[in-house]
Amino acid sequence: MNNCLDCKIKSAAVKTLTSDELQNLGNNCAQVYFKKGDIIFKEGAFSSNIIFLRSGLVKIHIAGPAKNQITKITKAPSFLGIPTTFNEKINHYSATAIEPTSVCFIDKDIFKDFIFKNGKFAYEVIVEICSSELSSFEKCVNRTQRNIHGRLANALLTFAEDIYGKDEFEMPLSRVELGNFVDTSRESVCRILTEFNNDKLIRLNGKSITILNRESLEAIRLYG
DNA sequence: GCATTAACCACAG
DNA sequence: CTGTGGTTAATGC
Repeated sequence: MNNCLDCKIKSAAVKTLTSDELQNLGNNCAQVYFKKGDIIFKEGAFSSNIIFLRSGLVKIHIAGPAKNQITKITKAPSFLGIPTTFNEKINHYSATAIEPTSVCFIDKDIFKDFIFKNGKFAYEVIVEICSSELSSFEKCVNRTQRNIHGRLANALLTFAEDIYGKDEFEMPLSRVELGNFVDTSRESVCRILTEFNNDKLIRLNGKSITILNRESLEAIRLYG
């Protein structure tokens, strides 16, 4: 069993729990490590857990009519699978680690119990779901109204700013995955990436990307 | 019409 | 898996 009482990586929701509740949580969760590429849960499979992403990076993806699509990239700390576990018997999407990742599997019933009995806990869960829904609205607009250059520039800036917090990072996605993420073909991703590189907007070296000209990328994100 | 854009295909590292 | 070049269909001017 886990010792959740002394865990340093608590979600905002879990921070509201009492010692008794934390004890209870520890008795009903399990900590697991995943390597890059490991599937954390799979679309179509039976689901009975809420998953807390303690550290690492995860892609959420859905099998569409034509191909697999990456819906979002989720960084720690956050809950995975709330929409797919609550009131659903099977997962409606998959989650795969794209970096070494540590998660806690939490029994769905205990999670529900906290929601019923602890209003602050429920509130923090709602806050997280709200911000997630907002970002999915934004992604919807981005996808529809930006051209490919804009979408890719947006993705690169998102990785640099929101995910890694620095201008130099290793792109955890392959070109194909990047295409699935920004809704384009892998060829276009390759082309535009080398274009950005040639124009000195980024330095590209395989998977390693450095943002060189943030202003221009931001302009491209806005105007394509 | 003509130009542009981006997907699809094919082939080579 | 990546990078490129050629071709093609759709769209805008």
